[in-house]
Amino acid sequence: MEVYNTITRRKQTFQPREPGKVGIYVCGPTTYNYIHLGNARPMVFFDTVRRYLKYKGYDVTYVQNFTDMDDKIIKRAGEEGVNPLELAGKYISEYYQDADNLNVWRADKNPKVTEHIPEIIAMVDKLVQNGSAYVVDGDVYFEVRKFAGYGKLSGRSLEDMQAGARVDVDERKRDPMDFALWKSAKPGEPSWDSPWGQGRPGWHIECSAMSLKYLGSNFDIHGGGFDLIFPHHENEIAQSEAATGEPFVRYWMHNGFITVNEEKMSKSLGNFFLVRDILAKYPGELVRFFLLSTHYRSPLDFDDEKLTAAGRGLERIKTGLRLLAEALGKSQEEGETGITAEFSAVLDSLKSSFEAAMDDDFNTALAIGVIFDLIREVNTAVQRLGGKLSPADRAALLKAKELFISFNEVMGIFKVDQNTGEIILDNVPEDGTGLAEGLINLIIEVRQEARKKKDWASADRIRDGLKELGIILEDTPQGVRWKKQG
RNA sequence: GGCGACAUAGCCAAGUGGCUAAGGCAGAGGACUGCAAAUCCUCCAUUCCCCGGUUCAAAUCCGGGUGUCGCCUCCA
Repeated sequence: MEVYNTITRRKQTFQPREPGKVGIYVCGPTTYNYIHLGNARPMVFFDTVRRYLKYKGYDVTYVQNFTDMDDKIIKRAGEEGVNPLELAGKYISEYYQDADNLNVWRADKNPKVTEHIPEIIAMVDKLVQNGSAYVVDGDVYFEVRKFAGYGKLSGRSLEDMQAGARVDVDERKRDPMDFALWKSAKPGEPSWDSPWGQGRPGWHIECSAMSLKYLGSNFDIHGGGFDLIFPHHENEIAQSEAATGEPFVRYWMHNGFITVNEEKMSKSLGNFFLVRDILAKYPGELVRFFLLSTHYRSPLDFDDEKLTAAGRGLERIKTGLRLLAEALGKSQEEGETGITAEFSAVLDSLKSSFEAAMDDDFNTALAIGVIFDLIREVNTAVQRLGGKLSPADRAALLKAKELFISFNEVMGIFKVDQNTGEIILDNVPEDGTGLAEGLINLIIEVRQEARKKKDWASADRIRDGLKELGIILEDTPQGVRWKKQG
């Protein structure tokens, strides 16, 4: 398996620290609001990485933090007149709701800054003790000049950065690029006791302290958005390696940005989308499918038309699965098999193609292409079946179904019933009583009687009327099939 | 100013030296159908932003140009 490593700028063969085990740390959101679309890409992508590693048989430990204490949270809490911790807590639970809708599996650990203050203080203290950091008026700064490798992730030298530095020069810092490990508290801000007085952690230190706590030095994969390469991850490397004296991370992975109308999403441009708002209009599975349909390192432009086009593609997959389920529901008859002998071999080659795609730096776009190939094979096979299903046909279709389920276990583009392992196609209106389903079946019966009498006007009127209500009818040689739209 | 990414059909998007440039959406024709829908089949880039170069061979490598985007400041 090949993984593109940001720090070496090339694909490398993936070799975990310990055979068979993988530790992943992904930088999670700062919980001062509902998550936005830009948060969703790393969530979905790294969830897919995790799922694929599990598919490959690795024992994966997946850690994603919540930044539940920082300037933005304090500011927002002040505006709303609530306690910052309460605000963060609220948006953490809202995060889970969105993540669940995107079929993002729960992390093994979701460490929070506020629950790791002792670890953070210990790490800062270590850096002060070993001369990597210095204390000024209750603030603690990391001294970048003391870390020889500073800039190795982002590929820039300190000299380059000085030239273009736009940061305010704080005269107390020994170098403009020195960054805060610990910030002294201003009046009224949340703070904790420390050897340097009341204060709170700087932004970068939390991820170092928490990833090292749960995964140890030299852990396998550290992920996040491109924008985190500098300064966040650069600083993480500096402070972590200065503290432990060991390599911090084996593979750095960064996802590309989401743009809207070809521009970076930002509040000032008015093209800022919250996941919550998108999920009100589109299913989470579609958003996930859309996010995975482009390679993770490429930029991805979002708009309604693109999402709608993706939705038609996803619908095609769903239709294939419905046809497959329907075919498997047929009673078995002896006789000649309708499915060709090569079918099973084709399935095997699709499985190989899927794995080859994912092995090549998690090429989800290519893997989705394989899923479409599988669906076409299934549709063709089902069509050849006619009305019959021999035991051999059944075995062949079951193999196709199992293959799809295993692909979906990686991609997560359909919800799965936790008890049965079946894909949930969700095409039947649910009202809890079965009334809707019963009424629809009754109407269809009436329409069938009209069709027998060649009363096409009535039949078409019923079909059109149901369509307006979101029920799609399809007449087939084997009878009428219906589904909920979308 | 410094650093970097990208440019493939109407749209989205794989592909980084060599068979017919994946796949999806849209579109055209055909099979099926009372008509639709769904599905299947066929077609839809002699060509990969432009100009040079390397090579037996380049969308893929090199140089130059043009364009778009991003990071350098909180940001996924």
